[in-house]
Amino acid sequence: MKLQESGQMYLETIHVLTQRSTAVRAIDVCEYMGFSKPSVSRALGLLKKGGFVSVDDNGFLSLTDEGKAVAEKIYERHTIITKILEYLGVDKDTASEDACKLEHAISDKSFE
Amino acid sequence: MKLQESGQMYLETIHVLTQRSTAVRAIDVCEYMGFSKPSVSRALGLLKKGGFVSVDDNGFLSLTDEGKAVAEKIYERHTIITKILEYLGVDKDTASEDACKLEHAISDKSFE
DNA sequence: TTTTGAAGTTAGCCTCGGCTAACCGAACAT
DNA sequence: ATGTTCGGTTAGCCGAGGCTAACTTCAAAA
Repeated sequence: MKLQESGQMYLETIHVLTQRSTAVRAIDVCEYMGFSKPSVSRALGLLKKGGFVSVDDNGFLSLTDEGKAVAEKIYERHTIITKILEYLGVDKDTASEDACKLEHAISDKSFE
Repeated sequence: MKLQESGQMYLETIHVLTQRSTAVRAIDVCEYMGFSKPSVSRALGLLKKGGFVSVDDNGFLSLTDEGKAVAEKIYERHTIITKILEYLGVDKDTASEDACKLEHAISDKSFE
């Protein structure tokens, strides 16, 4: 199963939320991303089927090893690109916003 | 009419092709971008309706002032981002490929 | 016990932007 | 005069990824 940009965003979000609180539910993802419950429900269903996310009996989300690998990779790109842009004089908000788009577009080679 | 990323790509392509030959037709855009005739036909129709492109009686394409402004802006981003990546040690092909995606994602502020 | 509210799912709609199949019209060749 | 070929358009399909409306479930409150 090939991940689209949106799938990467969901994984990154779960990763971030997991660092902030012990239990992450679908509804938390909704609030964080600003998407509706059905949108998140479907997306999580696909990620679950793809083996990136697992859900326990209480509806708590966790990333599989594969999911975690993707999320960490994207998150690393995000923080580093943000720092680079800030270093170049871009304000914090714009830097983070742009990083969010660039993190998906840049190839492994260029990121190095 | 708000331009999507794909619209920007079409404008950039017409801009590039215009610099290479005197007359650019829809079919040339098809070949350059690797899209089918109907896809290009519809996209050009939208760009025409949006006032970015005009077509003369012979089917030759040209950019309006507004279209040219967009195309040149994107093209400038493309060439500069490519150069930056190459300067950083990325090979030419990857640099150009990545620039193609980054050019749409980056904000005006960060580009500065 | 009954009701209410929160979380999640199902069904189905919409836009974007590709695609194929099939058609139209003009130009050129036989 | 009759193909054939080339450029373009029309009609309609498909996947991705948002959305709303409406349901289910379950737990906590009245």
